[in-house]
Amino acid sequence: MTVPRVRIESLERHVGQRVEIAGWLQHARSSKHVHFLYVRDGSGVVQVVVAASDVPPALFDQAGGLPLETSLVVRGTVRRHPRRDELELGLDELDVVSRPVREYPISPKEHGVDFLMDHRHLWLRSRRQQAILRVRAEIVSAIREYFDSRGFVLVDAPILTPNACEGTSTLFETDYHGQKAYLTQSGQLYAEAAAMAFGRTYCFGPTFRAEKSKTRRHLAEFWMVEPEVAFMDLEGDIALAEDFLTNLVARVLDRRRAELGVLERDVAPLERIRPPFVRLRYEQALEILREAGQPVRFGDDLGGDEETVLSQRFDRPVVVTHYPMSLKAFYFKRDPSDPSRALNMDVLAPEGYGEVIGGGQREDDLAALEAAIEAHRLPRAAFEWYLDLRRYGSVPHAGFGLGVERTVAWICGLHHVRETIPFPRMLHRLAP
RNA sequence: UCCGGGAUAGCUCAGCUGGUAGAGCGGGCGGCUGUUAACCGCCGGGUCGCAGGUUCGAAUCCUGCUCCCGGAGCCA
Repeated sequence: MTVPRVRIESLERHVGQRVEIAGWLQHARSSKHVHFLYVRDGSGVVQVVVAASDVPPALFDQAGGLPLETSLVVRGTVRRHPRRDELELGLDELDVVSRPVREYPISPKEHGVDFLMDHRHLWLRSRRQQAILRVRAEIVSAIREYFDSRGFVLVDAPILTPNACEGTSTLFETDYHGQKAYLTQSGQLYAEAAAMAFGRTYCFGPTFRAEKSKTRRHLAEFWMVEPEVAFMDLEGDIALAEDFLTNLVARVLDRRRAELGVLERDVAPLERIRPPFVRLRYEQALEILREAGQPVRFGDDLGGDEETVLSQRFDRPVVVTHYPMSLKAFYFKRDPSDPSRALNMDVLAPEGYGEVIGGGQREDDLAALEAAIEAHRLPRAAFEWYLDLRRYGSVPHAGFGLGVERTVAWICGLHHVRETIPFPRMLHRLAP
């Protein structure tokens, strides 16, 4: 007799029926006459009850002697828990698929971060990590849908590049058939080329930074989505960022509320996310920081502490604009009304999370861009192709980059970005 | 690279001013209960990060090294 294979998330449709569940033994409790097995199948966890009075003695003993993370197929009848508002399975048949060869390393008790990261490949099985990665998957899906449904064409940038895109960050160097090559730190310059072909584009992929950063907001390998739009100015860029970010948050609230519940994320601050965001010019941001007791001077960049102070001050994201040109990369367009300022914007997520978006309007004037490359002492030859974009039909254009892991950390309410990516790459971690 | 903290049982940790190691959890065995990170009893389990030094004697004090954690800088 065949029994329908059912995922735990859809058990509600099978109450009273006999079904089959395939999964892993997550936890177990035993007594003389009854075993409680907690079976996880990736869609949820269900309590499987094995009663001595209902099954043959051999099956009862087998069910009580299974180690954690045994993979198994169970069959039985779906019924309501006698005391709790949940479903359970009354087992009548059990197939062990594979029994662990030794004790499962992750016990239901406490573990340190380093131990868990060493066992990241197993840690992913835990309820909390599953919740985080489901939110991440939802955000990635929402990003693609947002741009795909608004006429943006996905044009991915290369990961191996011949030179430093911006000339600022430290890059990972690799050997490319005898030639030096670098792992990309940003797809932006390539996205600009794509924008001149398609008008609205975005690239979405991994990026790499070799700086020896060891903070809760840094990874050596992280994912970034970078929209780039022709005939768009800074104002349009900010409006796009506002609408985009609002959309992402709403999507997670709509579809991943249960996961946010697992993470004990207070959703009230997320429900307040809607345009318009708070706008601050660089000097206004400095003023607020000084009032808050931060010793910042004109010309200072805003570091982690400063971002935290600013983003804790408002209940909506903060957009900081018009930084001094000296702080920004060569490709930013200067503000025509004050050429010492860049037409740039950073979006700081609230609740102390800080920068999740950085972008702005690009320099579209050939002579100005040539001068900027020279002023930054960048190798001109490597940028000839980029200069071509200004030689042939240059137009005002703008874009930004959103860091996926920081966004996931913020929306999930996490303290550290390392849990927001399946297998983090950090200063002291290349494995598993 | 800088500042701070750390490395003791499978895991999380205790071990004060030197006298050759303990607890909880996990595991094994037994008991008990429609159990909820269940509970009770018993059991095994350690080159105290590495290398030197001081001392009758070092997990403990000193020096060097390695590795890790938190933060800074840099940035998404």
